[in-house]
Amino acid sequence: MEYNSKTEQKILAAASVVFLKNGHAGARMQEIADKAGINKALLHYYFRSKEKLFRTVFKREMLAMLDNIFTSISPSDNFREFLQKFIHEYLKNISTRRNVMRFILWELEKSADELATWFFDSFKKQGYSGNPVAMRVEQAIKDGEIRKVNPQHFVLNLLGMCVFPFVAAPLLVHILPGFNIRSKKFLSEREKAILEIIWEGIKIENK
Amino acid sequence: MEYNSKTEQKILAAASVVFLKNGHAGARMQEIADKAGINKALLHYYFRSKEKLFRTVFKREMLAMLDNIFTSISPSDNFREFLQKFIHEYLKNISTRRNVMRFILWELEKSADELATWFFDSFKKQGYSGNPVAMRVEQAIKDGEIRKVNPQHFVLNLLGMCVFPFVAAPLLVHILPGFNIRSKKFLSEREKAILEIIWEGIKIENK
DNA sequence: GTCTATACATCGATAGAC
DNA sequence: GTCTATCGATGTATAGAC
Repeated sequence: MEYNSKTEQKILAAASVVFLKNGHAGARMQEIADKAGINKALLHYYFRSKEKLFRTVFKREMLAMLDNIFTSISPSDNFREFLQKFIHEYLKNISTRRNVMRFILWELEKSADELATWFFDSFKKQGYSGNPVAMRVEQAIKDGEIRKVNPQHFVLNLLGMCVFPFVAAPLLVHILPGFNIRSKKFLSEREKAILEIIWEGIKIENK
Repeated sequence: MEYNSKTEQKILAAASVVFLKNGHAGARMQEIADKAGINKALLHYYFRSKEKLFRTVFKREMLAMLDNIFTSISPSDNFREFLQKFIHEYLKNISTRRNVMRFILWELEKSADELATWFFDSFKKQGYSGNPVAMRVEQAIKDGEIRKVNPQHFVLNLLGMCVFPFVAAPLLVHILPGFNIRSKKFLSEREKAILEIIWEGIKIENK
């Protein structure tokens, strides 16, 4: 029972790539072994079964994404700054890990319950009693910093506008002229577009 | 070579359900046969291979989704009415076919090129030279009906806010208190939320 | 057209040598 | 710990009777 051995790390790295691309059902243990530079038997020596390996990879990717979310939330004294930083960091994170989002949305169906517990564990560990973005919105409303909006729809709007361009990218690149998810220009334009439309909907006029 | 036989229809219906739930790799011909009330051999008699059956189902679902989009676009003399109707119809369509959106976003990766050609064929058949929503936005800007916004980001905002709640639903139901995608109340609230935030960002003040 | 039976390939998993 | 060889299950696809 050796932890974090070199081989184990190579397997996990390879498994992530293969699972993220093909999903649980589409992934092949042989491909993972090849990519890790070992053979199938060693895969089972370390992780017993495909299912166990998948669970490990899935949890790792989920916790990494949660980390991304929390590093995107930085304490700011005003709400607009909070919002701007969140959008900036969150877009940056998703843009470099597009396949992770695609993977999560697909595999969500089978294991949403388990996933939810990780979310709440993570929230609590960071000192939040619930969804930190929604809570920050409620606080800003209470402080009279922004208009009274529905926090639930606020979160749906924010996440939807951030996530969608990346998961639908393979099609959008054909439909929207000049659409290029990898360009710095798009990222900064997108950031500005989301911030502006959301701010326009919550700002208090004479302030 | 008989077209639209009773059996063929039963197979396609069953195949849609199974492919939409499990994707190409996860789907089993046996399950499709069972659900259609026939045996595996007959599946191959009608569709030669799993790949061919998948392609047929995929194309059918895509064209159905395109139909949904176009029925969501009705000619309206003012932009706000156009927008309201589109959001209403589009949300209604997605809400009853959540799994289709999930399926498309997942299978997009392998066949985005083919998918794009169907899009443009469909656009042209309906008399549009490009993305109809983006074109409608450009027209409204030219007419001075709305502010000068980037049509590309407009489309990303609109679709993102519409689609996201449904593809992420299995998780959101745990994270957002009271979140219920099936309720009439949520649908009408969501419709209002999207319309308002978008309208707030494009409306011309003194009008 | 529809069935049963089966071929053939592939996949996950294990045995056993080193 | 790592390998080769192989098992058993399952998946797609086909043969052939009716």
